[in-house]
This record gives sequence, structure tokens and C-alpha cells, in this order.
Amino acid sequence: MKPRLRDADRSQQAILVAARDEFAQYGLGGARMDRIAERVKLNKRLIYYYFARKEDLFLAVLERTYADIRDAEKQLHLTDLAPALAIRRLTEFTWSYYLQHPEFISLLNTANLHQAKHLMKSDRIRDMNSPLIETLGQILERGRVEGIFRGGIDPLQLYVSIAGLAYFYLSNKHTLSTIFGRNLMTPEALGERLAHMCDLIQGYVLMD
Amino acid sequence: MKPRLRDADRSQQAILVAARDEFAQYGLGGARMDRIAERVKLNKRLIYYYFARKEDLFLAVLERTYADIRDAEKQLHLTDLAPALAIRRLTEFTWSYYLQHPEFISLLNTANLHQAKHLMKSDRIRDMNSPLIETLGQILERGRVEGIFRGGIDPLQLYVSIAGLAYFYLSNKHTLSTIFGRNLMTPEALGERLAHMCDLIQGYVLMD
Amino acid sequence: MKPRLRDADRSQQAILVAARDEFAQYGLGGARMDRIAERVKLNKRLIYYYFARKEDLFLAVLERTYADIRDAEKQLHLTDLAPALAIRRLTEFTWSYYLQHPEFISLLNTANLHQAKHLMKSDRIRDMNSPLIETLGQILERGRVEGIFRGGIDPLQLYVSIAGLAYFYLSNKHTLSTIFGRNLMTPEALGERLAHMCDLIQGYVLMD
Amino acid sequence: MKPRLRDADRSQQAILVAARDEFAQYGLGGARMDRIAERVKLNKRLIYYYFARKEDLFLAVLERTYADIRDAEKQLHLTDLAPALAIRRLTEFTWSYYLQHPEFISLLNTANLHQAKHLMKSDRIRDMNSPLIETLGQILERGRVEGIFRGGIDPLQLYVSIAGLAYFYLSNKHTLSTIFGRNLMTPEALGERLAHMCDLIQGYVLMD
DNA sequence: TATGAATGAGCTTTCATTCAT
DNA sequence: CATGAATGAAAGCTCATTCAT
Repeated sequence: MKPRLRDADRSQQAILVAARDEFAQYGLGGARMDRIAERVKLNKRLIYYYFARKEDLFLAVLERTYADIRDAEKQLHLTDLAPALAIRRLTEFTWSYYLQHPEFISLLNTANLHQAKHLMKSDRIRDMNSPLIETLGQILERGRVEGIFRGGIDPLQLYVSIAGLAYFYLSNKHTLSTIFGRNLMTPEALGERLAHMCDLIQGYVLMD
Repeated sequence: MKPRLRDADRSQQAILVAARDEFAQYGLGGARMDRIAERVKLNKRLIYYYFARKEDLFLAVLERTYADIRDAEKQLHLTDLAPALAIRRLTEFTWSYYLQHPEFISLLNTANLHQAKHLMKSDRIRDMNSPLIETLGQILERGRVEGIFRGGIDPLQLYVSIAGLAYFYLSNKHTLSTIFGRNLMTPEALGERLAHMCDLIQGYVLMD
Repeated sequence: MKPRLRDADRSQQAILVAARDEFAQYGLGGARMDRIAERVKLNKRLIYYYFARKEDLFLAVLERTYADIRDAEKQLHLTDLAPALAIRRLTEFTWSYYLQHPEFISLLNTANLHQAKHLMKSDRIRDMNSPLIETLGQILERGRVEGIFRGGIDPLQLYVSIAGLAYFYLSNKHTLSTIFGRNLMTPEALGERLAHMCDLIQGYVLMD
Repeated sequence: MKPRLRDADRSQQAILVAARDEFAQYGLGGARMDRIAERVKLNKRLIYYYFARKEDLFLAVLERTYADIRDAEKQLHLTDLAPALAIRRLTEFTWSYYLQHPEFISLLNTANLHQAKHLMKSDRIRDMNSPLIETLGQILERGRVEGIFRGGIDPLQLYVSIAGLAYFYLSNKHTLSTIFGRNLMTPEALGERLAHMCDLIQGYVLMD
């Protein structure tokens, strides 16, 4: 006998995926419930059945999005690596995750446009508090003890910097490409960017 | 004395300011023409009289926004400074401009959400092509010749990095503050961020 | 018993009737969607739900209008009648159909004002191509063979003439009445007109 | 010294022409005051200065239109011609006037859509009462006396018939062409129509 | 669980018209 | 005589949301 509950769960997941794409493409204000329903090929009413309101749906999408990146981060096992390699791995990971998940960047922008008021309502996200900062702190400390990293580095600042170097480039790829008249998304350009980022970060953390 | 009413230019400028604030606060999809009209205390119809459509108004706002930052950049006179100081000035300027113009960040995000299709329609913006990259190239070269900068630095990558370091922090201030449970907008936090940025950038461009 | 509410087809038909009256009374440009909604006592949004746009609604009304007259024409069974009688029946039918369906005349005028661009978009109407011309051709030929009709009559010209004799009188009843200071819509006047039309047409087709 | 008044008059005439074209093309409801102003290349405010309201402008256009056709009719000098020829000339004139003035047909349709309420407000038009009916009555009587026309013909009915035969064909040229899949506006088609009309009318008035 | 039908509020846009010079 | 600036009202249309089954 077929488990009914699985169907329900599958519908919900499908709705979340469709909604994520819609919100990422059009923002919260520009997203259309009709279009989401059409994307999932499910009745619009069903979306309301599961998620009650557009804003709630957006919140659910955000929660899912954060859960996804946290899961990915957990696969990194940075503590198993030598400090310098760990930093490099983190930089590469951040870059490629953003690159492969443009919807993450867009959703983050949207969340911030609305001053993160959705985030704040979500205990789940706040509790999902990235353990990365702590891990990063341990790595930096280990590197300092080993004499290869300089001291006094704030792990949060470093994390924000790594993210920022990747984020700005990818988030603004359209305007930057237009204004500088240079396609920033060719494989070569992407490679150059990653190399530049690694140089910058390595140069900062490594002892002279 | 200039007449307050029936001044076409004055009305247009006032509309642009109100629209800029509205778009920055709510995004393109979330912005309301009614609210813009109320902000300017002018008849809604007048907005259409001058700007025809919401999208055109958004484009006009973007053009104005870019013109503003270009004007500010021109005041920097980086070429008059010693290379190391010039880089520092640029970093500080970028930081404080973004800090003092949160609407700039928001509008940029919105423009990118829509894949810069508005930007592309504007010859004015494309021609407004930032001369900063060229200036930055000259500074880097001068520093290299003087033996204080390392060689092989792509000015565009460096510019994007400086911007990214400031942008990500400020653009995502709400989500970051929420997730890390730490107010990133206190004077101290802001000062620390700028210091960190300068360290990072200086460490990258300066010869060991 | 059929449910009165939540009957999609019923709603659509009711909307079409209300829209037909509104378009006939005010033309395409003068028709108001609000007024149509009020006529049907249905939510305005529902009209858009089924017909998407005002122009599409007008097209649907036109299609329905043409279908109606084609249906009526089919009831005539002209081929069963003697040629002379058939011509008379057609004349009378045309006259009374126009007389009883003033909305038909008005809608036709509106369609032509817009250069039939709606008609052209409708495959349904173009395929609904009046079989009357062919029937009329057969009747004329039969009459000619029987020696009572003159030869060389173009059925299309004759059809247009019959229609025109009725149409102009009824379409312009207001201006004609005003200008000639004579009420053209009294029963007597209407009877005289029909008699005149029959005389004219009979005189034309019959052998001297 | 240049007479100022001529300019004013010229502007008014230009506005009337532009308005006539606009009303003919879009109907009363679809006509746009802005578009009329653009057609004349005069300020919209000036139109209001001279004609006060859209409806009044439409009325002025109607008056002018009627005056024009009455003028043309006066050039016919039908009473100078032999009765049979006079009827033929009238038929030809009606046909070619409608053919060359499609705006006349359209404006007439619009006037009737609004139930001639504009016409009724205009004493000028009502007084402009076509003398053609009287003339036509004289011609018919003359022909009857000469033994070439049958008696008992109502000049108004005949006039309406002549007009209707031309009007319907030309007014509905778009729908008829579309539905019958036959271009009714080629020179050949137009010639055939006129010939048919003359046959019909001659056949009716002439003694067997 | 799932859906087509229906709605009220509000959105962008339009339009005839008036103001001030 | 002529005009650019400004407006209130209303139009077409959209949208999130709910109803009934």
C-alpha cells in the first residue's frame, strides 16, 4: 500500500523548490503565486493549504536555503585539514557554492531588502547559527600556534571577507559586465577571480 | 526668487529623490507609485507625465544614482597621492560611500535582480563607464615602478575586491547581525571592519 | 438541479451576454469593464479570469454574435422554396433579424471601425464563412433555368444589397430620423421600408 | 499688417480636420485629445480654448462633415438633367463620395452609436436638412410625367436605398473581405459594385 | 489530498480637463 | 494667441487570498 504521507511531503518539497526559483528570479514583491503554482504543476490552493501565506512561503524557502548551505558546509571537514589548506578549501567552497547556487545570493539579497524580518521570525534559522565561525577560529588559532598564520585575526571578519569577495562579483555580475564591457562569467574570468581571491586571503592570513 | 510650483526641473528632481528612496526600500516590484507620489507631495499623474512608466522611472533613478557616485569618485583626485595612500583613500571612500548611501546598495541589488536589463537600455550609464579602473591601473603601475607594490595586479579584480569587502558587510548587515547575534553597525564594529579591509588590501598590494 | 453558482459555463455565457450589450451600446472604446461586471452581477475579476483582456472579450462577443446569425440563417431552409419565394424570404429574414438584433448592427460597425482586426484573429469566424452565398447562387441559377430570373447576377452583390438596404436604414435610424424630421421606427414606416426593399430586389432579379 | 483673426481661424480649421480624422479612426470613445493635439501640432489647451469639451468638438466635426457633403450635393445640379440621367448621377455621386470620404461613414456610425444625441443638439445640422429629398421628388415626378418612371416611389426610401447600397459595402469592407475571402476594394471590384447598384436602382425606377 | 471558481482590494496607467503664465 | 505644468477621477488589469466541493 502506497504511503499517502509521502505524497504530501513530496508536494511540499516540490512547492518549495518552485517557490525558491520564483523568489530568486523576481524577488519577494515580484514573485507571483500563480507562477509558482504553474511551476509545480499543482493547484494554487494547495500552496495556501501548506504554507498559508506568501510571506510564510518565503520564510520556508529561506529556512530550506539556509539548511542546504549548512549541510554543504558540514561536508567540508575543515578541522581535518592543515590550517593553510583549510583556509584555501573554505575560499574555494564559498566561491563554488555561490557560483552553483545563484538563487542563494538572490534570496539573501531579498531577505536583506526586507531587513531580515523574516529571518528574525525563524527560530530555526537563528538556531542554525553557523558553526563555521567557531571552526574558523580554531583553524586560525592552530595556524598561529604552528607559526604559519599571523595572530589577531577575527574569524568573523575573515569569513565575511571571503564571502564578500565571491558574493559581490557574482551578485553584480550583470551590472559589472555591462559597465566594464567585459564578460565576467567565462570560465577564464571565473578562474582568474578565484585565483585572485585566494591570493588576497592567503596573503592576509599567512605570516610574512 | 524661483517659483516653487510649476518648475518642471524641480518637480522632476523631487520625484527622482522620492522614487530612489521608495525603490531602495521596497525594490522594483514592491515599490508603489502612490507612495512615491505621496513622498513628493505631487500628483501621481505628474510622475507619469515626466517618466511615462514605473520601469522608466526606475531607470532614471539608476542613472541618477550612477551619476552621483561617479561625481563623488571624481572628487577623490587619487592620482595626486602617493600609491599606497591612494589605495587606502579608495578603500576608505568606498566604505564610507556605501555606508552613507545604503540606497545605492539596494538599488544595485535590484538592478542585478533584473539582470541589469534596465542598465543595458541606458546609453548614458554605459558611457558613464567608471574611469576608476584606469586610474587604479596607473596607481598600481606607479607603485610597482617605485618598488612598493607587487606586480601583476589586475585593477578590475582589485576594485571588485575593495567594493566586495564593503558591500557584503553592509548589504547583508541584517542577516549577518541576526545569524551571528552581533550588532555589526555599532561605531566600533564599523571601525573594525574598515581596519580589517585596509589590512587585507594593503597586505595584498604591498611588496613583502 | 443545476447549481446556480460555481458554474463556469453559465458564468461565461452570462458575461458574454452582458458584454455584448455593453459593447453594442457604447462601442469598444466606450465600453466599461466595471459596467459589464455590474450587468452580470459577477466580480469583475472573473471576467478577466475567463477572457483575459477587454479586446479578447470583444472578440468572444463577436464570435458568439456571428455564430448566432449563422444559426438563424440555417433555419431558413431556402433551398426548399421556389426561387422567387426564397429571395423574398431572405429579404424578410435579413430585415427582421437586423430589426430584432440592433446589437448585431452596432457590433458590426465597431468591428469595422477597428478594421476587422479582431475578426482576422479569429479562425472560428473565418471558418464560419457564410454558406448563404453558395445557397443564394443555387437559387439564382434555379430561377434562371426556370426562366423567371434574369441571368448574370452575382450572388455576393445581391446578398450585400439586400443586407445594405436593411442595414443603412436601421443603423442610421437616429440620424435619418433627426435630419428628415420623420420617425422611421413606427410600425407603418417599418412596413413601408420592407415593402420597398422587396420591390427593389424583386424588380432586379425577376425577368421583365 | 497681418490679420490676427485669420490665424485663429486657421487653427480652428486645422483642429477640426485633425479631430475629424481622429474620431473617424477611433470613434468618440476611442479618440484621444492628446492625439488630436499632436496631429495639429498645437497645444492641447488651445483645443479646449476653442471647443471647450470633447463632445463639443465632436459635434463641430459632425457639423462640418455635414456641411461638406451638402456643399458637394449642391454641385450636382440634378434638376438640369434628364430624369434617368439624374438618378444615375446621384447613384454615382453617392458611391464616389462615400468611397472618397471613408471618414464620413465612420463619423456617421459613431453619431448613430450615440443615438444622434449630438446631432439633435445642433440646430445648424437640423436646418441643413438635405434638400436632396425634395429635388429627388421633383425628378421622380418629372420622370413619371414623361412616362419613363413608374409612379408611387417615395423619394426618401429611394434615397436611403441608394445610400444603403453604397454604404454597407464600404462601411463593412473589412469584415466582408475577411469573411468572403475576397478583396472588395480592388478597382475591378469597385467598378462591379457601382454597376450592380446602377442596375438595381434603374431597374426599380424605370417603367418596364 | 486536491481543485476550479470566485472575490476585494489595490495596482499601474490613462484621460479629459484646468491652472498659471 | 498660445503653452507647459498639474490634477482628480476613473479606467483596465493584477494579485493574494478564499469558497465550495
